[in-house]
Amino acid sequence: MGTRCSRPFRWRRGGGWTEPVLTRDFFDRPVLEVAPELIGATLLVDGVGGEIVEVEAYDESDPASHSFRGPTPRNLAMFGPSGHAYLYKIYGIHFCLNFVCEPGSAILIRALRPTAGFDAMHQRRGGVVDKQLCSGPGKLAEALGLDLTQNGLALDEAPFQLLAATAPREVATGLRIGITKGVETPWRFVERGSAYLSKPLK
DNA sequence: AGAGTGATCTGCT
DNA sequence: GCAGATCACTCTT
Repeated sequence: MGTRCSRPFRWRRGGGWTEPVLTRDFFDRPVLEVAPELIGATLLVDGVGGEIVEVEAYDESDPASHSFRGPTPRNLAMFGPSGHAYLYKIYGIHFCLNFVCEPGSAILIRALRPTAGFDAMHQRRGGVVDKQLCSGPGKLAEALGLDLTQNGLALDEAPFQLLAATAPREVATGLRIGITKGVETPWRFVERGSAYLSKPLK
């Protein structure tokens, strides 16, 4: 195991501030530690994306989690190495992006504040305002051009780029969205006051 | 509040 | 092997 990065941080290199990449070790921890630290991080896919403002945590002890009943063909990436992507198709139409943490656990990326690649995002999403480009897991996947092609790929390699937050964000927690089991478990993490959330906090 | 959408999983034969 | 329910969603009414 390498050095563990427990907090977003910045370092000085080459005369300017550089945002460090979140390494695989960053994700090799309990989801509840990792999830709040992702708020404010920048997610890019082929240079397109923005700042993470909303995530949800899922783990093996959690009846709402795909991993609750053990590995299946669909959820196999959740039991693979940490720091990799788990993508799945939902309702026959949409795709959802997760970051794998400890085995059987992952973090659903639910919303971004778009910062890069607006042309590509608008083209893929078709005539919505900026605030609605990535305000939901399915929307975000569509805007970034994600599908099952990226399932199982490492997050510290192309096409992904993951940059730690340059400054701390105020993180609020609440109930997860759209589930019917584990509904009372407050494992939704959002940037407080963000205008880019999928839904208001509850 | 309801429709659309089709893969996936469960629990039976 | 098959039928039926479910689904970490989105868009429109």
